Amino acid sequence: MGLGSNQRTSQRTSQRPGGTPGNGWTGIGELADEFGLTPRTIRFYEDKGLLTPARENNQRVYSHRDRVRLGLICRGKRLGFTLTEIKEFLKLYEADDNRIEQMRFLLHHGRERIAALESQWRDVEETLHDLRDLVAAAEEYVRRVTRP
Amino acid sequence: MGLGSNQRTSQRTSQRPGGTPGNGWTGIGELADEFGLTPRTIRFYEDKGLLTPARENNQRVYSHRDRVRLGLICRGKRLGFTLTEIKEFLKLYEADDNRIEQMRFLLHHGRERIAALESQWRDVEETLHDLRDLVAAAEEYVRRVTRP
DNA sequence: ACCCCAGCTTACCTTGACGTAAAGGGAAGC
DNA sequence: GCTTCCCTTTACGTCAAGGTAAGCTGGGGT
Ligand SMILES: [Zn+2]
Ligand SMILES: [Zn+2]
Ligand SMILES: [Zn+2]
Ligand SMILES: [Zn+2]
Repeated sequence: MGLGSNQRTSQRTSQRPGGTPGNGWTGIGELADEFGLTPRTIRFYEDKGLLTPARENNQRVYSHRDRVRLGLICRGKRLGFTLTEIKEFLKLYEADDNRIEQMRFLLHHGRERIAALESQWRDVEETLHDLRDLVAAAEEYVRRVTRP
Repeated sequence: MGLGSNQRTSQRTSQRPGGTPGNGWTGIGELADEFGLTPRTIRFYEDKGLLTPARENNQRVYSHRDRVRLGLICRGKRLGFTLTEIKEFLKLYEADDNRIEQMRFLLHHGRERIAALESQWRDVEETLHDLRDLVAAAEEYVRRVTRP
């Protein structure tokens, strides 16, 4: 729905996807390059149930939809969500009519994450302060000792 | 040198250290309480070579020196150093005449750490921004949908 | 005598996100 | 026909900082 049904009855005889882009699907290597990931990572996401690409001759074949999902995964990771959380989010993303649930989920875990980050922010601030003091003291010491 | 030689010929017949404080040494439980750690953690630090307490009747006995070291460990951890780095630092701390080396080490890794924290700071800032935008949008969406 | 508590050692488990190796298959290019 | 490249699967290893469990010891109190 809205993403277009996968019209790829593949005139391609080739085993290796990835050579001819623009068909709406992709091989794992190409996808990895595109997102700056390793193929291993993408397989790992599949293991964890975040992706379910089709197979063609036992090779993974990624549709446009899969690529969108991978984009969401990457964004989730950039925002510091765990793969488990991302998986739940994607589950909601499955059905288009679950937008509200999706948004609620986003709200809940987003706020959660914001709180954690704000706490982390304060931690980093304090640690930086202490560390700067410490390094300044060390600088002072070294200066005093090396130039008597 | 400078920390006082361990004058604890122990009139105590007791096997269990920790009962009588003020002798300059301590049992593991007492020490754990004092620093807010578990005994397991302290043994772990010993495993990693950060502490080398004496034994008395097969029980760990912590001198004043050990307690100082543990204090340094905790501070290092608060500042986000890894145990390996802390261990190196403590190695320099061993010899009193290595103060300068110690300070240089502190300078080097301190600056390293500061740079990492500053980067982390920016990351957190950006993530917070994006996340707030995202949550705001979700709020907006939910508002629009639930109140038609 | 018995139980409880604290400590000891050794060894495996945990969490997250992959890396690495092994062993093989199919296709493309020379 | 050979090499090279990419792909597949399964399985085990990694890192940090401990947690948890098992099985033993030894003292104190009742
Ligand atoms: Zn959450
Ligand atoms: Zn200050
Ligand atoms: Zn360092
Ligand atoms: Zn913005």
